[in-house]
Amino acid sequence: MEVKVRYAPSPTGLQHIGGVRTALFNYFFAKSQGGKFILRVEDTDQERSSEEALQDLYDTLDWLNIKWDEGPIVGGPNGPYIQSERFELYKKYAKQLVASGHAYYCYCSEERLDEVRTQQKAEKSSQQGYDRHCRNLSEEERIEKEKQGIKPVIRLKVPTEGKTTFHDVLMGDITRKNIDVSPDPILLKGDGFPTYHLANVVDDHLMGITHIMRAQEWIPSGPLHVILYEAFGWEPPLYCHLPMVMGKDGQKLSKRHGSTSVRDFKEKGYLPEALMNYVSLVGWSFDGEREFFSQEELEKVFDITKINKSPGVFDYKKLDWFNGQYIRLMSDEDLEKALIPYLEKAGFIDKDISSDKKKKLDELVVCAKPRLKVLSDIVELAVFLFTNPEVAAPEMFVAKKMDLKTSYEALSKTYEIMIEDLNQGKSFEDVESDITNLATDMGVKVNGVFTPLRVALTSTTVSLPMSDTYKLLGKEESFKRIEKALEMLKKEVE
RNA sequence: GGUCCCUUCGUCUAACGGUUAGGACGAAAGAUUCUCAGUCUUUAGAUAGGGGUUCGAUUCCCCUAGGGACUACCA
Repeated sequence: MEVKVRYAPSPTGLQHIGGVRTALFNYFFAKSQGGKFILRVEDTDQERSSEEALQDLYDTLDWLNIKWDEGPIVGGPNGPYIQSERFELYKKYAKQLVASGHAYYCYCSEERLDEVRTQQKAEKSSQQGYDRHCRNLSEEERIEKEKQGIKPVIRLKVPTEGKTTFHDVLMGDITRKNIDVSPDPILLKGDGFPTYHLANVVDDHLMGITHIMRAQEWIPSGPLHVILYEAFGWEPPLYCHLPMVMGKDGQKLSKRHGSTSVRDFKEKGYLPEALMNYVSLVGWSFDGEREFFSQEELEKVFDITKINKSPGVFDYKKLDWFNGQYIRLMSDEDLEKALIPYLEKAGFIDKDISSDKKKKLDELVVCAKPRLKVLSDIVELAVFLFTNPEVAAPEMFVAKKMDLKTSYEALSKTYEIMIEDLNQGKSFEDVESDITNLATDMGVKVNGVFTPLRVALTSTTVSLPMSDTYKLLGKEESFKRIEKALEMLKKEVE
């Protein structure tokens, strides 16, 4: 039997890490089994679904290079794949269940439902949820309600006795007493749209889904879905509930913990390959040793039985590390291309880059490559090159065990050395060793002479190595900055 | 409150019932005769607790504790 799985998000917000992890696991499982991966849009909540969220779903999967075999845009034999376009279908199936005695019309107002709920809560009743008020309405009562013009919902008649078991690939059998299953949940809402329960069962069946891989938060409704399958007389698919993705505090990952939307990660400059690789490792591992996998490899090597049962914390630091590794693997050309949008956004470069600037850029990329965790790091690293900010305070020139006077002295002597050496046609490497000697001569730490130079050239205490900085800036600009710095220091010393 | 699920270093995880309990991130230390990174080397760091079963439990069973999810005309 061909494996057929689906990712079925509801477009009610930006795609987040948890969702994408589910998508990835489904996708990898399908690929590894030579099966099909289906995308289905569950937009049955008309209030919360949005066009923007739908677009974000497409953008996200596109960015990650996840292609679906059937679904919106590409179509397929079981379409449409957007639930709002299947509107009539659910109505038909809901009514079928009413006709077969597995479901019933309910006329309860939301107000009454609220009342029931608050009362149950107040009494700490063991019975929480709908009180099945309309379950046994007589035909006369029903007609009376209809006459009043109340638009009913359709509820599933959940058995009040017995128990229901479903099988989970990872968890084994999970059994729940029927009395503990959600009491008669709504299948078809007042607006004629189905709830998740009805829509997903109907569609999974119609679309021939063989395995349902979804987050563990769905475990409690597993038995409910099986009851639905049985009511229809259908065979339920295999379940595989994926461990949750948590934040550092052990709670379900949310915005509190940092970025969670894939769009955010993209904008900060995470590479899709890195994100995919890392995300595939939360809740799954290959052998505990190997961690680097390309998409193609994951499509081959992914093994559903190696998925973990316990929830995993999303480690932003490890993602950073992965991303840095992937950046270092990029060619200089590719990296430069990836970096340009960030430099443009910062206002450092324009759309058309002069050949002069292009050369600078080429150099910059080489220097920056080992230092980047995310692409947007380039801005801070390059700010000295494209702007010339004021030094915030003269004290910045002063390294440990130095003072303003010695720092001034160090910088002016450094400047003299630079002028002389460079006039003699020496390389900057030679200049560096002479500066190092200067430190010895002055009886100070090497850092004591490099710090004033660093601050003079970059206005910051953290920067690229001085040789790179000098080469990037060029002789003229470098000298200009040193002179400016000397002026500032001189005032302080006098 | 009720139901269900989970439990190996701080984090992600590996370990046919037999290993000095392994790896990675993070942390700490050192090296790379300039900062920050990067790279390399090293160190610390875990089987939640208690009972069984067994010659032998991280591994199987039970209890306790802790954590989580669900409990909508949201998915």
